[in-house]
Amino acid sequence: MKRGALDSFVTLVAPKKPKYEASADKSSHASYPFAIPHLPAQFTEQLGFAPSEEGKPMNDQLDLDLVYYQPYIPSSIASGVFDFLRTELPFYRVKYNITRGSIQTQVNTPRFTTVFGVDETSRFTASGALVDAKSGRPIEASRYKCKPRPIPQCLDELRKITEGTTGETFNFCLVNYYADGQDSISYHSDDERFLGPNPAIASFSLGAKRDFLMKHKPIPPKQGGDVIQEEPKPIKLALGPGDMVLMRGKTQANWLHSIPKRAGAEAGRGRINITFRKAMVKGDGELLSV
DNA sequence: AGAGCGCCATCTGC
DNA sequence: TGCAGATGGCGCTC
Repeated sequence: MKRGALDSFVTLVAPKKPKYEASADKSSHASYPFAIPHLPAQFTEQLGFAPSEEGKPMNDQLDLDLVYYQPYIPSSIASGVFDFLRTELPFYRVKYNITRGSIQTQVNTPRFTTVFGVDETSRFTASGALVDAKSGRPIEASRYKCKPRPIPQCLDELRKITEGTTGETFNFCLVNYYADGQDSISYHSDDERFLGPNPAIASFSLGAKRDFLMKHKPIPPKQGGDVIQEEPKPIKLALGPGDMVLMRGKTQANWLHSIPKRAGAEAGRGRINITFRKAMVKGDGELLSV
């Protein structure tokens, strides 16, 4: 076989993925299992052009208040940022025990997770110590079940840009990795005890396209009346790489969302979901989800 | 809250 | 239009 023919064959079958150039700088903290590289400079530069598309308001249904950026992260770097985060973030599978009757069962959540940030009552000093937000006094270790850890630089770059375009502020970052179509999260709302009323949550998608389903919470029948209020129609957003959905206002209080399992090859590439929120009071840490 | 299962409505390709 | 396999939603149980 001729040299040229082989080259073009290889190129066709295995196109070079946009690789990232690792930064020498890293975020380190006692609560990290290992240092997390800073966002490669090429990505930081390109984030300067975000959002790629203007956000589209979706507020034409009862209690719904979304802004959909399709995409937000420039498509030139979406794949590279996915590879970077999947490789460099300390993901783990949350496991917990439940008791049903007298039977103990271990539940493995069907997704990988990693969490950064701390609620408004606390903050990190420049040297990484956790202190009370008001007094500046050190926080006793017993205050938090899980040791809070600061948002690493690579995610903080995205957080700052997101704050700029949304006008919201965020102090907390939850990242989920759905490794394949079998990974999922069932219907839920984000915890308002932890986030306060009418919380704003910015949710980014990278990697495989996955369906994001939303449905209104059941409307309790009016007491004494026989009028059945009509439920808003369920929503399906096919979230692609770089997309961002801002959920705000009455959305959390009144809508549920999920990422259902999916058959087929597309989901098999894996999807990363980054969410920024503002945590108002200390939370349990493991209750949170997308 | 998740997995596995059965049931069934919908979609898609022929 | 009809059919069959694939897909996905939902309810149930553990």
